[in-house]
Amino acid sequence: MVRRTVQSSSIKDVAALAGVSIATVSRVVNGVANKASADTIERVRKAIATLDYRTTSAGRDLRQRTSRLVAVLASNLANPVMAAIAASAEVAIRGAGLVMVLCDTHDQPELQDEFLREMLAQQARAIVLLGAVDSPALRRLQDPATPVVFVNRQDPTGRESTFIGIDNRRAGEDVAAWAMARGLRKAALIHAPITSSATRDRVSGILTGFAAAGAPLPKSWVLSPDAVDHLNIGFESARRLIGDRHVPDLVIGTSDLIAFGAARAWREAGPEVPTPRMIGFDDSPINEWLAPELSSVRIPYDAYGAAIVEALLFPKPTNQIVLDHRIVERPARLGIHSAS
Amino acid sequence: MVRRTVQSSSIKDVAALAGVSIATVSRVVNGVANKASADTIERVRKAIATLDYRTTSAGRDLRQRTSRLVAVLASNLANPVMAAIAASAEVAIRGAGLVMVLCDTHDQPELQDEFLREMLAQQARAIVLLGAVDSPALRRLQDPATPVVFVNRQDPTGRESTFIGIDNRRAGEDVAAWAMARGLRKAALIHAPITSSATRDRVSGILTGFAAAGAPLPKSWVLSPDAVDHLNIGFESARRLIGDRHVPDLVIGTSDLIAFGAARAWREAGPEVPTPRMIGFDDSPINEWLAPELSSVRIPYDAYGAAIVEALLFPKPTNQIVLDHRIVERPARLGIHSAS
DNA sequence: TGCCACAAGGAAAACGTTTTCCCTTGTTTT
DNA sequence: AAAACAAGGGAAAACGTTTTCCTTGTGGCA
Repeated sequence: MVRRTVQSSSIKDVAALAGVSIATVSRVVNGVANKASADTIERVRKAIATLDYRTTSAGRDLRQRTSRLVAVLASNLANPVMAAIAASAEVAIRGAGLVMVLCDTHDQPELQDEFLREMLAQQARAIVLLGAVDSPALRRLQDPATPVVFVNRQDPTGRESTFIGIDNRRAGEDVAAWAMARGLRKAALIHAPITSSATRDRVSGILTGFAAAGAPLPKSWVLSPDAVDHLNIGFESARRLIGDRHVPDLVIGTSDLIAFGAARAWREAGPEVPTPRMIGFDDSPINEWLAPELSSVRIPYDAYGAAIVEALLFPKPTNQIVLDHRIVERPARLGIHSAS
Repeated sequence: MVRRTVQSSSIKDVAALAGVSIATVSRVVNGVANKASADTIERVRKAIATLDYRTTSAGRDLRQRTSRLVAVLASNLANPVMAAIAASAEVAIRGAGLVMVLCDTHDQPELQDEFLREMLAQQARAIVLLGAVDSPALRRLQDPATPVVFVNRQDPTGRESTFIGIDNRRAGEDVAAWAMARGLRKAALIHAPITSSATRDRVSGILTGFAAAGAPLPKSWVLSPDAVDHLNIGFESARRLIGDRHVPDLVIGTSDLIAFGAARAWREAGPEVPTPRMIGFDDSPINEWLAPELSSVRIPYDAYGAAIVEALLFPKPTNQIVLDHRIVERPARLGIHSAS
């Protein structure tokens, strides 16, 4: 076996160097009041600096029966918006003196369960589900000592859990209103499988909104094919729409990825096939750079981190944090719908 | 304080239920041979299942003086390629029975140091630097007990460390050869600040390659403006190129993000300004969907995870794992360079 | 003077593991 | 028949903290 030559220093070393007990060192480190004189604090501080001491988490965790780990279980890290939210969460979690552990569940219940169990064994301080899916371990999870926060999608087990996200139904209605205001009355909708509250609410809001405006979507223009991912859902749906006799003047995707996929289909169909306007959800950070013709419902991903930490540190019985969304409009391509 | 009502079970409970000592339970859990009869193993297994027992990491970590955490320090998670590599690493790390902790250093030495110190305190099993930057704590890091792997960028402290990535210099030369083969002899280069080995080698390979082919890049066409990020480096550089009297027939970005930014500048310049062909590095997973005109040097991000774990579990003295790259060619936009 | 409150700090227990010694009981080898 | 060995398993130490007691000294106050 490898012999450890560089042994990082422990609280004992600090205590010895400062000439105090380990209890005092611990108290100085943790800022316990009225337990050490200014002089002692100074000596301990110096010893810590000299030895480059840092509290070993295993010891602390064992004694306190909790760790500084916050588990973030994301449903799909390949989605730039998920990555952006994760990045935002990481900054906020770190700001609270905690450490983020990131996992990708790939929307699979088994993987989510495996992670949940592992994080419970790690005595994670809290669990953040960034797009949860229903699963056995999630249902068993009811220990009040480890707070759970659901982001984007509501708790799929139906319990009243803490939630952070936008009002998806309203966002759907807003898309309909936005379309009406622009005279886009012949809309097609491409959506992901309705397994999450987010998709369900978005679809519901969109359909309701268009119907209420007297422009209900035809059944054949509401598409949700089975496909490996959102990109391909969008791509395959668009291929069907392109083959259709009638042409929509707006294509709505319930995620930007779906819209990306649809855009590709029209691009590959060539310039002789007119491209409809498109709108997606999330407004991925790259849209601004790479998708100049895709409008999108922007979710404030930068604000998620703070909201998550807020919800974790100050848990409330029924906590529904609704963040604001807004539609970011990007123009249609010149020369197709507009006159140049 | 909150009273913990649901106390997860410990090894003692399992031992009691199975009628054995905790030592035996531990040995069964860890599969120590010749230390328990088949019958005993069976009883312990059953007790574990009944109590839904899982080893508490804090106890194990304390005793073994190491944790199951692998720290991955990424320089910029907003880059889809980083996210893809992180996702790949996560799968591989989990496959090795370890847990990934992901941090975003934003290329800042202070943040990297903070993370390094925190991860050392967590007794991380290993540290993966996904784009390292030089920093004091990194230089102090020489404990052979925690392996360090440098991904994409070589160890900036100049030591001979384990490295995983492509041969960037060769990739640069390949780009030059590719351009020559297509008659693209008037190339401009936009690159990030030369703070990493990756950028340095790419730039060096490109310049050498073009010079060797008798088509050296003019000084004014090698751009590297100060900007907040790669996207803006590309954007600002392209603005300058657009203002120039001469027009390059190829623009090379040392990252896809740079190319994205440049593409935006030409797009916003309008159709009357001819857009040059472009090539970037990394071949972000979204290119296929969103950047149909951007060629790119593809790095095999899916292969990184396995390589990282391999390097961590079987450390070798001088370990340079060179992965293969290849140029993914995407066509020029119809009607601009080609006849339609 | 006596009493109390409080600051300062030490000793020791406890947290949940793993692992090193031990011991016992067969079984095989000499 | 003795010696050697293997299998099976328990007792207890050790890992690095935090925190509960406990002790001591000192100043304030009746």
